[in-house]
Amino acid sequence: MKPDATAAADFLLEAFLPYELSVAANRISRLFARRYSAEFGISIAEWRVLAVVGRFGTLSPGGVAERTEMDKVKVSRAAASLVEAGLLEQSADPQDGRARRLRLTARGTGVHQAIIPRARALEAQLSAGMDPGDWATLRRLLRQVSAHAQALDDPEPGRAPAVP
Amino acid sequence: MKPDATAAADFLLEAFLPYELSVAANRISRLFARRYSAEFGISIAEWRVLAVVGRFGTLSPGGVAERTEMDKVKVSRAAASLVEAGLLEQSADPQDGRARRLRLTARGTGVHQAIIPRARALEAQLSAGMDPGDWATLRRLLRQVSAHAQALDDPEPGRAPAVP
DNA sequence: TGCATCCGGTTTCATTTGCAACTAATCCAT
DNA sequence: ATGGATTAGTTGCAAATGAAACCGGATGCA
Repeated sequence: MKPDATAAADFLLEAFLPYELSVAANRISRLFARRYSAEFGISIAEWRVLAVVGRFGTLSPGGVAERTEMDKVKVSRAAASLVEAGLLEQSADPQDGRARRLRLTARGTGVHQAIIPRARALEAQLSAGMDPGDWATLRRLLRQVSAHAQALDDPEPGRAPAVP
Repeated sequence: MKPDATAAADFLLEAFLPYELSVAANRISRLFARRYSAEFGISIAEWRVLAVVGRFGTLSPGGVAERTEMDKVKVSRAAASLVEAGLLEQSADPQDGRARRLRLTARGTGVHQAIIPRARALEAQLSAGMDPGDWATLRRLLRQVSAHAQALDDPEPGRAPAVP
C-alpha cells in the first residue's frame, strides 16, 4: 500500500497549528493577566471593555462587543463588574430606550491610563525576544490566518441561503 | 509636553498582540470543535488526550499532561470522560501503585484514526488561504514567541530561589 | 522499622463560561 | 394605530474551569 500521508500514528499534536496557537495564546494571556490585570483587580474581559471604552469615549455594550469580539453576554457581565468596581458608568441612551451608554469614571480613566503603558511594556518584552522584522511578519500572518479562519467559520459550507 | 508614545488614548486593542492571538486561537478552536470534535462527541480537551495516547500507545495521565500542556486536573477529567465513552481504558500501573496507564480501546482507536485525517484536512484548509512559505514562517514565529512567553512567565523576575 | 515527606491522581468547591430564554423597546407592514 | 418580527441587553441554568484540599502509595532517612 502507498505510504499514507494521513496515517494516524504519525500525527503530532505539538505540530498541529490549532494546538500551537492555543498554547501560545494561553501562555500570553496568563502572562498578561498575572502581571497586570491582577494588579488592578480586573479580568481579561474587563480589561478589554476598559480598553475600548477608554479609546472611544462612549460606547454601547453592542459596540464594545463588536470591537472586542466578545459576545454580548460577556460584555454585559464585564461591564456590570466594572460598574460595581466604580470604573465604569452606565446610563440610558436618550436616542434608544433599549440601549445603554458606557463611559469611564474618573477612577476608570485613571486605571486605563495606568494599565495601557503596562500592556505596551509587555508587548515590548515579547517582541524583544525576536527580530523586529519577524515580529511584524508574525502579526501580519496571524491576522491573515485569523481572517481566513473567520471566513471558513461563518458561512455554512456550500449553498446560498434559501430564498425567503 | 513631548509627544508621548505611551498615551493611553492611542491604544488600539485590535493591534495588541495578546488580543489578536487570543482572537485567532478562539476562532480556530471553535472551528475545529464545531466541525470535528462535536461530530465525534468529544471536547477539545478529550481530543488532545486521544491524540497523544493514540500517538504514544500507553501513557500515564502525567505524561499526557506534559505533552498536551493541560494541567493534571483537566487530564484526569478528560480521561474519565473518555473512559465513560468507551474510548479509553485506564489500568493500574504494575510498577507504581499510584500511577495509572491509559490506552485506547478498539473504539478509541477507531475514532482516533477517523479524526486525525479531519484534523489534517482542517489544517490544510487553513493553510490553503496563504502562501506555503508564509505558512511555514507563521508556524516558526509562533513557536518562537510562544517559547519566549514561557521564558518570561516561568521564573519570577529576578533573584534565584532562596537557599532552603 | 517508623515516620515525615513527596508524588500521582482524584475530588470538592467556588467561579467562569456559553447557550437559551427572557424583558423591554424599536421597527415595519398592514 | 396596531400587531408581529427584530434588536439591545440581562438573567438563569447547566457545563467547564482552576485552585486547593485530599487520598493512597512511594521514598528517604533516622
